[in-house]
Amino acid sequence: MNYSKQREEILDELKSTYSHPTAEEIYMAVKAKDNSVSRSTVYRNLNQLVDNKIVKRITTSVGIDRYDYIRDIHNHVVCTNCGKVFDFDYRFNYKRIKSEVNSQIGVELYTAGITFEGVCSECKD
Amino acid sequence: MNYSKQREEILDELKSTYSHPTAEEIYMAVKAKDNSVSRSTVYRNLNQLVDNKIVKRITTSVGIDRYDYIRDIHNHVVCTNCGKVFDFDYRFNYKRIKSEVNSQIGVELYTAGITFEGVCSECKD
DNA sequence: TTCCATGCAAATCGTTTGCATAAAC
DNA sequence: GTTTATGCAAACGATTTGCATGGAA
Repeated sequence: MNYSKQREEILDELKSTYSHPTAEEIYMAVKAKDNSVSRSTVYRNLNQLVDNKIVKRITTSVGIDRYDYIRDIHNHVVCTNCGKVFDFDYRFNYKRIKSEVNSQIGVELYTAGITFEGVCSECKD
Repeated sequence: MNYSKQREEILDELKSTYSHPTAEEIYMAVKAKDNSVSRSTVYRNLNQLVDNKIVKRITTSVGIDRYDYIRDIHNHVVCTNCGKVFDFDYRFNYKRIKSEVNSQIGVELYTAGITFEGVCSECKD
């Protein structure tokens, strides 16, 4: 995978944070350093990074995708109210889950963690 | 929760299938029986049914939400290519996961199953 | 010079919303 | 009779795309 100047900037931004930023947040952060970058470049590169399993896309039911640089396998909890994403450690037997999914429905599981949904403490009434 | 004629039709449609239909598919099915129903009524009612935990929204990274009438707790696998949703049985210790999430990050987990992502056999190259 | 990435603006499309009417209780 | 839901059409907003230009090998 070749790296243009912009793709490096986008990936660097993702590597520098643990905050699961949205595409817009990444765009703003990159633009602060390289004012000429465009939104479509950010979206295009995010798609490629996700396709290449360098970055994980976290699709939230709030409607805005978030992105996470893949360092190690961990799980996510999405707040269905505000859309924030939290990290969550738990030892799932991924190997067994993968083989179960494969034998039950013939799907090749892609697993860089499991995503849960709930309501975070700030949004709890 | 009160039920208008249209809400009954929408819920009946969801109760009659195991195919995790999209809002558009539900709209078409209901329209076949009640030609005057509108798309916005379908969307509005789906939102209410989800808020009341009668129906589960399955948000897919393909961009179109799917809906599932909640009968019993089970898990889902979404094909990241075609967006289809498959059922998947596995005994997770939901109770323990819930209390772990709560103590680790203070989030009240809503769990009517876990959603995984992968590539289904039809989409595998 | 061939190929792929960029920036811009316009298009896409699933979903939401404002408003006047109609149904529900 | 008052509340709540409906249908329609217009608006929304995150993401994608077409196209001409620019950069890399």
